Amino acid sequence: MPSATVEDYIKHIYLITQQSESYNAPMGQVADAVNVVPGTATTMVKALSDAGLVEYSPRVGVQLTIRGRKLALHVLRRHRLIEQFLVEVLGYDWSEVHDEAEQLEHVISDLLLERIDLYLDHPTEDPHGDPIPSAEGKVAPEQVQTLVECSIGLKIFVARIIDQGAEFLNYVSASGLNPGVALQVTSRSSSAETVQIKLENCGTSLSLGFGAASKIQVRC
Amino acid sequence: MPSATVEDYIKHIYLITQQSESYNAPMGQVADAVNVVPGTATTMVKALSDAGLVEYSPRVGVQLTIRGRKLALHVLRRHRLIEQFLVEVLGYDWSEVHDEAEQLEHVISDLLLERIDLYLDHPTEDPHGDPIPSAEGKVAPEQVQTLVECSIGLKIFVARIIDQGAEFLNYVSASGLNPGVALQVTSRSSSAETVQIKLENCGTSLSLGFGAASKIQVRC
DNA sequence: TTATGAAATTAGATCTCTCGTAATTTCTGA
DNA sequence: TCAGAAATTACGAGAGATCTAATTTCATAA
Repeated sequence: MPSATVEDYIKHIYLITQQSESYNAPMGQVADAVNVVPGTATTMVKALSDAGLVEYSPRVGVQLTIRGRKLALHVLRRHRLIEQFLVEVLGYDWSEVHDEAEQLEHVISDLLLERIDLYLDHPTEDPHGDPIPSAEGKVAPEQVQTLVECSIGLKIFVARIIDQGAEFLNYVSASGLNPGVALQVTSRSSSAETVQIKLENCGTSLSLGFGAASKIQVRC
Repeated sequence: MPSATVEDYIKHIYLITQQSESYNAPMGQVADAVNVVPGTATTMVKALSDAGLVEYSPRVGVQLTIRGRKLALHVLRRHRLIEQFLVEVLGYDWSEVHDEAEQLEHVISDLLLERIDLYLDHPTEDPHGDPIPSAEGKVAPEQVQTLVECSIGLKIFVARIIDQGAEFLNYVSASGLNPGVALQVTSRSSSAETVQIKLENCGTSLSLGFGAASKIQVRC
């Protein structure tokens, strides 16, 4: 059974992979993601390669093998189902579930996982709007854009928040930008690098820098 | 933060301590409980002593310090609340929750613990009938006897099953001796070392050896 | 083309935990 | 008093992760 550390590496490699279209995770990003020095990441990734979980190309990066991908999706399934459960059942705020899930995802048995899945009636998204992989390792493909790219004036919905840092999540949560919330981009200035948005229900207007805006994904 | 191993040692020392009236846990029992060789237990207990969790008297045994006892009760609270939650909410059978709780008890945050407590409306007993310590570290004192000692003919209730081994739990569960079930001891033979009991609701009669009977605690 | 700096890799070491083996000591009860 | 059981010591091992620091590789700007 993979250690929590291994699961974390694999999970982050998957997540990085998802963002770049090349299915390749550069070593630098891996090291950053798991919060270790580059040398450590190299060592570890080699071990993962020996274990058959990744394919490692020196100076290029890592890709997950079939087995690695399967593991990543399993970890992600655990993480996201747990988050959803904590919010739905135990009244967690969606911005505070991440750390708890981070721990539990490495401990929960398959039995418990499926009981939770059943209890929640097979949800397809977690509280952040991230898709929950199925037990068979399928993920619903999603078509989302960030606030930086999407059309102006269109009615859109918050799909997910990419940055899972507590500070950012708190800000986003306090601003009412919770997943599922309807809004529209009223204007965008590429020279000032800001995006103006207006929330549908409460009518609040906000201004976000491109940095922050690119971390908020939306769908139509 | 104590490691899972440390928590296990402390928990078992507490449990052993509870059974013998002298508040002392002999090293041999400790080693058995955590499933290590005697020498290992000695080493570990010394470390626990350095950490201020136990008081260690060579060739006599260990006692918990105030801090140790507090930790033990905290672990037990986690364990038992988790068990109760799994049974009450997620439909686990009471005989199959132990292993899952064994893992989770070392990972769950205080926040989650209290949310679970709230959700269950502050239960005082877990599915095995074991008392759940309060958040402040108080345990409800219970007066229980085993099937070997209690009066004959009296209406009694299963309070708890001491042996947490899967096999015994399965047998007990299959026989309908779940905690809370009403029954009476119809007769007892000390020469044959057996106890005859009759279940209240279904009327079933059973015969148990003293060994098994002493592992089933009851209350009036 | 070549030098330079960034990024990645290597080599080597460390550190924490936990456990086991095997020899030795201590205690208890016949 | 002495044998045997129980506990303790001394030592070593090794899994798992990580770091430091030196070195290599590669892309790119001069």
